Amino acid sequence: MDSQAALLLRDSVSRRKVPLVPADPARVTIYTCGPTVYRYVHIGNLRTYLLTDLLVRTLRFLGYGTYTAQNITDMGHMHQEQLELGEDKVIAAARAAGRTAREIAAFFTEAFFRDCRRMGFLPADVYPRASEHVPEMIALVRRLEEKGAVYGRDGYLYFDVTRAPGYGALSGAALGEGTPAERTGAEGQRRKRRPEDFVLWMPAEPGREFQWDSPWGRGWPGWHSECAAMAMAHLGTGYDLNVGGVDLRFPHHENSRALAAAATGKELARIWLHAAHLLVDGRKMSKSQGNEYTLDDLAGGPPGGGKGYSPAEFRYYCMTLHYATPMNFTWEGQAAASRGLARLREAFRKAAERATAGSDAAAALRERFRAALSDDLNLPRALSVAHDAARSGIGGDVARALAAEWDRVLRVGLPGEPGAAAGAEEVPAEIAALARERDAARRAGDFSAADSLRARIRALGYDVVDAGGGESSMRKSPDAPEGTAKDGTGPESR
RNA sequence: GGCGGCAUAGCCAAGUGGUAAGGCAGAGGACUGCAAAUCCUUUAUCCCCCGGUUCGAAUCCGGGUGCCGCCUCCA
Repeated sequence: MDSQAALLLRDSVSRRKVPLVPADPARVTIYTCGPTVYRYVHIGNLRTYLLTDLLVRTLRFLGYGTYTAQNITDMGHMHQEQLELGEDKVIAAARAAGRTAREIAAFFTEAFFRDCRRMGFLPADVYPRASEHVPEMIALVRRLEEKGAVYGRDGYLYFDVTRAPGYGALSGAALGEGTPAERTGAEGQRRKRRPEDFVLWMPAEPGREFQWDSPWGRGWPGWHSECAAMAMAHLGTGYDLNVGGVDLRFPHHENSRALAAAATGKELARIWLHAAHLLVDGRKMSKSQGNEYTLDDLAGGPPGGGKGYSPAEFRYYCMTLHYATPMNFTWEGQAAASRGLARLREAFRKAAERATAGSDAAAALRERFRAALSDDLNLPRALSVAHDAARSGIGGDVARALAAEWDRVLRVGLPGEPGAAAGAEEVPAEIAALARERDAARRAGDFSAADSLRARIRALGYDVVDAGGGESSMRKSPDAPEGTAKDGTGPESR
């Protein structure tokens, strides 16, 4: 493994590409801001989590080891959310059925894990639950108290941001401008010394399910101290990478960073990565606009009807853009990406069937692919190398080896394993019989009979393809609903 | 108002000083009963506009214009 091949990443603090220099190459440490589990994750969330997956897979591809933590915020403000989203059917249904917030969190945590598996994400090494880290959060606040960075009364504790060295470096926020993050209402604002200060602990209102005893009374922790405490609990300070969506840059990441800096005098993370947002038809996703898509919505196809798309197809779509480029999801764009992926798979499948060839060319292709990944995870470039490779004349074992190797990062079902070629699945006997019948009719010159048989086969979700030499073969129709088996991207063990 | 980002062919999108990757769509050809698939060829003298720096800029600097995000929960 060429260890001089440094991975360049764009850091949000220095605002430039910097080489990753991990303290321990065998254990690159990564923290990702995970979901608040009161609803299904949408494709925008998944795009951000995909950044972590591509990062981990690239690191492993380059020969590094990884240790990853992704938090689960399972003690959110259910009451407030319910008010804001009043019509949330699942929460409403759960409450109507007498379910607790804890049960809701458990349900959506499982749903989140399932979506991660469907997307082909490698599981994190640890998934810290906020509700299980309150002692750590309290300890962090006490530590901050000792440093004199905390003030407040009546059960409310606030963090004094002037006690955080380098506050504002991440977001560019300057003290005295803008308005702060605050989980409490306007009354809370009056308790604070300056707008940027934020709450560390709050008293529990009547009926709040999640609440804990603390030195400051019974209550619950502020948002920013959750992540800071969980990250430090599992990765310490100065871990290698922190990943999240751009919207978290301020105030959440700025404030998490400030807490760690004030408490320990150290940087929370060495490199901060931010994934740009995914818009739908040029607009931010929102429940009220009905464009907050999930993987199930993708599987169902466009609202007006049409082909549905698999998680692998969405994954490929995401990889046609750099992670820091805002992505505008459209059904047309998804269709174009799907077609590109289908052709890429087909090209590799054909290459694998040819005689082995092109081992010299493969070396250069490998280098181009590796260089693309190493340059700030440039997946669009990596995909262009894959397309070039599939049509470069390589064949046989050489083609299979490249597909298998690259699919460890791409994970879109490139046919790399011998015998795992796409399209090799069993065709039901009934359909095979229809195909033979059609073939006979066709050879006899009875084309109208042949065409009607083809229509029947298509209605059953398969398609018959006549190859050049008069041979015909079967495959699942591209317009058939996406099955779980088709992609050859079954769930990774977790 | 403050902060951050983006403007590249019909569409999506790489490219951060050396003369425009790749994908989708389109066009021509091969193959085909038809169709699909596949294969080959082809598609930006030019990178939002105006200045500047440079032997040389899509790439750097200054000034515009437009779009988006964050500053309230947000991936």
